[in-house]
Amino acid sequence: MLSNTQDENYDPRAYPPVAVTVDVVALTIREGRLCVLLVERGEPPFTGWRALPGGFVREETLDDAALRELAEETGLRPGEGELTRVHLEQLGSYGDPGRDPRMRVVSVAYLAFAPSLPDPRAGGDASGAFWVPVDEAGELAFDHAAILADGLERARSKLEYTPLATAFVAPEFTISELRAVYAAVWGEDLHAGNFHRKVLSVPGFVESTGETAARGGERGGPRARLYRAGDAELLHPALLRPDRPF
Amino acid sequence: MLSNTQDENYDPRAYPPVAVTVDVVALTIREGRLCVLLVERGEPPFTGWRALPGGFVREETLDDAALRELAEETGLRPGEGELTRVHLEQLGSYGDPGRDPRMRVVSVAYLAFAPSLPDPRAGGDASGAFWVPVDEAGELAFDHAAILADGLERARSKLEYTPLATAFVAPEFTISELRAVYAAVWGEDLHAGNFHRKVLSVPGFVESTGETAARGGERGGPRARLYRAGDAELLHPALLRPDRPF
DNA sequence: TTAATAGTGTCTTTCAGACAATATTAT
DNA sequence: ATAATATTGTCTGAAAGACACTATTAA
Repeated sequence: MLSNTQDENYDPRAYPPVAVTVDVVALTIREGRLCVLLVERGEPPFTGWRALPGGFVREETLDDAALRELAEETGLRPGEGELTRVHLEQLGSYGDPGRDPRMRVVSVAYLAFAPSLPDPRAGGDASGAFWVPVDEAGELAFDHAAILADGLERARSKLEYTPLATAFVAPEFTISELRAVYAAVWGEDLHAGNFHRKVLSVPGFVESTGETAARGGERGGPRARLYRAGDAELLHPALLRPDRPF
Repeated sequence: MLSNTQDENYDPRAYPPVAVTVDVVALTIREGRLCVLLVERGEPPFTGWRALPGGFVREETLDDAALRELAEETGLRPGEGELTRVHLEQLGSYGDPGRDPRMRVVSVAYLAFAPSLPDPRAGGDASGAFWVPVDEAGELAFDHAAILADGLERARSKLEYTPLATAFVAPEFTISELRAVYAAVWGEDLHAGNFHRKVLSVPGFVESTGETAARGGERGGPRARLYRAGDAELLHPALLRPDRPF
């Protein structure tokens, strides 16, 4: 059996060529629905299919590659404007032989949480990207449906123990807006009163601005207080999803 | 700005060559201490340094590559004997330019939880692998110290909400042995009485064998009951670490 | 006999969730 | 006026953690 020490002797170039790409599961909330950024492929394989935005890694870190791909597809510039508020984290790598019929491709998937971004089509650039409600994503090219499913589960889980829900809303927000994020991502409504008290009771989750929303809700109600994201990186105690089957 | 759709037109072979490796953070518990499997490098770069076991990916899935590397270094065969009880999960990918001075290398790191395995040296194979207590790992080649740190944090976190601690002990175990796993991984003792009641109260964490250990503890005490791993995949409620600073 | 360990009982505090009540605002 | 919403209050049950106690066994 070949030991690792000997294995390292091999010239890497002697191995079959491998390509490394990044694919991004970019999530946002539009009109109360959780949406993912997709592109329509114009080239084989999977011509005409929808796919996650992504591309080959260049002379850059993997994180930078993901941010670059996201910027290209949204038409925004990395590090500018709304994109500075995007949260990016690595989701996992997908490298089954045959997942790309052209050659061996290992894809490093990223998960992005974004506040409501402008429609990519509006940018004037002929980008083929668009936001689609996650439950209408349908079949995707390559193994992207599995990557999307993993990203959704990660997002749902992260809302439980991190304050990342604040990445989906404007810099100043009401508790109700925050609750709408949880409802959209988890796919179920939460009790308004208990949610309110819970959010305020977790240290560092939100901090008051002292201000009040300009007007009440669409269909009535008092004007809500405004909050900013706090400085906590973890929610303690966590905000667990309502009972799932165990 | 180049859109993704056009980007896909490029011939992948036109990009600078990239190699893909797997590196494994294999953890076990020996004599009450959490240990990691390391190798001593015999080739440049980092000749003589300790490193995580790993190697280039072949015509196989990433998971299979990790299992193969682990089998090679431990001298065991994948899918046989104790290795069948090893839990393997993907940890993340590391691909900063320059992390390997030879060329661009993207490494997919895996985390392995193993019951106490035989010493690799005892296998007769001239493997350079050995178990080292994690707090004595010291400096490692490449960015492996960072990978190890990420693996340790993942392991500590996973003990909270999954029954993976059972992967570190024999198929039949006592509650005290399970508590020793938590103590070794978390680095702090747990209250015996509360831990005992907690483990038994979580549905599906452990199930009784009806048997009793052959003898009591080393320094006295009654003979403990024996348990098997249950069928739960998640612990609910979770077994959280004692208060950390928030 | 002595000390260590397994397992159980009890109490306090915290927290999740159900439910109710009140005040404020759009229509 | 009416209905919807924000916010707070109260209650119940689950669960964590501190502490104490008994029974059993190795040395």
